[in-house]
Amino acid sequence: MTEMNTNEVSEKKSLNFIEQVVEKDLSEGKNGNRVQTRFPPEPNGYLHIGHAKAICLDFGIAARYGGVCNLRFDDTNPTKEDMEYVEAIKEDIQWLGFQWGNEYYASDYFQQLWDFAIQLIKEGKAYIDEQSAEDIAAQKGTPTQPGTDSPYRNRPVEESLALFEKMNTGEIEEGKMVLRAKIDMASPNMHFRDPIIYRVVKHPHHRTGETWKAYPMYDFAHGQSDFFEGVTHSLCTLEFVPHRPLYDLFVDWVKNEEDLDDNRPRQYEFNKLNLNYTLMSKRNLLVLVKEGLVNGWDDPRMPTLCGFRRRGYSPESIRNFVDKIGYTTYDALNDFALLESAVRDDLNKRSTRVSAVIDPVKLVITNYPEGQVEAMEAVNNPEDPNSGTHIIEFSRELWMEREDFMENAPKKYFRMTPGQEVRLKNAYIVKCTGCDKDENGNITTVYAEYDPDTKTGMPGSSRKVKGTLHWVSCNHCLKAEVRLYDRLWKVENPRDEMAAIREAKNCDALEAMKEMINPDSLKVLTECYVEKFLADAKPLDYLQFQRIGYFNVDKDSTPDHLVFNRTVSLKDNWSKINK
RNA sequence: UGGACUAUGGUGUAAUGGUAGCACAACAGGUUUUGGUUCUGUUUGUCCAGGUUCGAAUCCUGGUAGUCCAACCA
Repeated sequence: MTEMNTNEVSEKKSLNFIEQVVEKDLSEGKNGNRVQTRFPPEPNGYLHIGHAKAICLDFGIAARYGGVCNLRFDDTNPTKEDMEYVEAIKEDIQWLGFQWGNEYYASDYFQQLWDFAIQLIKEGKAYIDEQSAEDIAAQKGTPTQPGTDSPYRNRPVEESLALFEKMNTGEIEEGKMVLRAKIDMASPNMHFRDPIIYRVVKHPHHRTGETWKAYPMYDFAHGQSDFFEGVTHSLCTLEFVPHRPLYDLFVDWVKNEEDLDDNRPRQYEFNKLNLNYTLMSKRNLLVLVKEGLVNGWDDPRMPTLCGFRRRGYSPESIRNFVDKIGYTTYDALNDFALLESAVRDDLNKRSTRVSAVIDPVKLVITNYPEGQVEAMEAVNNPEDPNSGTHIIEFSRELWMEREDFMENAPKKYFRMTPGQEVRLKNAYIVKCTGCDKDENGNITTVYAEYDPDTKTGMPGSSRKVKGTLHWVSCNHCLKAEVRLYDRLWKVENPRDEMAAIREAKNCDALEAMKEMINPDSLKVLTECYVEKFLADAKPLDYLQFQRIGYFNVDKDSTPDHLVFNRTVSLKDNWSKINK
């Protein structure tokens, strides 16, 4: 067995079932003690967090066992694919923290696959069927009833050969004929009922252009591609379990007789990621984007990797989440709270603490000299002793959060209320003296007096005070826009709910989605104030707005118009008590 | 009147015939210049019925429930 990172192995208490398979294969010397995996996306959309689960496995297995993981684009359907997606997928994989060995394309094998198809025709294992899609479907039978043979099933080899050539020259229209593998129309496995392995597509391919008119189907491309590349463990999700016998059959047919039986790729299936309050399928995400229900693939409410990135999730937090949910063969529905706990856990360690007031009300320190300014020292990250400090200015007029003041407060309210002392973080202990209100009773200004002996660092500051509030100085802050995100869907299981709505109302996906969407999923606050220290913040800087949540700079942000996204709120025990 | 797969606290996941453990969530408390973090404690579980065994979450049989399969998608 190859050497591996023993640290990593000893830290982890148990192996998942894929790792157990790999270790067993290695111990038996299969595939020449080699481990090779692949991540095989179709470039027809952006990667989402479900793909992250597959990526972590494909790359993780290779890394753990000293093998390689290649990137292979499964680009056998030119109508849906685009180079835009190819580039985006590569960027997202690297952002997640992985690097592939080789970059492959299923389209690299079109010639080999074509030659192999011709070989099958010559061996009597494939034939051209000229029936309509409807007829072929009807003859397929149902899961409980066997299919019936196509009238073309036993046509002469020469005929099929000639027609197959025509399928690729453009002489044959789409849908007029297909190449089928001759297997078993009565098989209990529907995929064995003479599966279509080639069809005509007259749409230019994003890499091969107009070279081909006949394209292989997934089942005829995937296993063979794995075999051509030397993949040892072909990992995919559970819905491909019924394809496995076909995968094995085509690999059997394509591999050389003299190859040892264990020198071949094997497919293993794990459970894909389901997250509550999240719609994962690319098809539906595409509808959201195309219909403008969200602002693009990287809308921070999207479950895409670029969406999470823009939202402020770190790649580490996503990897940790994936590690926590594990790999099994049970179709689980994971709790979004676990993802949030993973991102909080990571951002707590790395984020820079800053002050920002997102729902401001003015606070005047009546006994603080007008015109005086003090530079207060603020710790960048209490979790990281090496993170240093930065300066925040204090003065007579400050902004504080509206919810941090109550004129008539309940007993457990530790914030600003007349007669009660609170600490202004990094500054002084102040005692609230009152407030001004407008004609509607809305608070316009809060008043307080400070105790000059309680400045942070002075002996007087050690006095016990229940509440500590954040603030920014009115004359030393920056105006900002803050975008607060909530879950995109109102319902816990949007996939099932959508199916139910569509059936009940006989409507399309878009209409069902509109019914399930959370109208409060985006709240834009335009009158926010942040400390000056944030003037130079950039996207992907991890920030904590103290007492509020984790934030980052949006890509829309400019020096004149700062925009921040809330990644996730801080845990909030007060709101629970408050209920 | 098909086939394949699956079933462990609220959620996810370990235990590979030998003490049902961990994480998240929830709850209670200590610490805290973030009602954050952290620390301590608590509640909650082997789908059902048989069988094999000294011993079953694990093996067998039969139920029940769920997922997937009838695209010229991947």
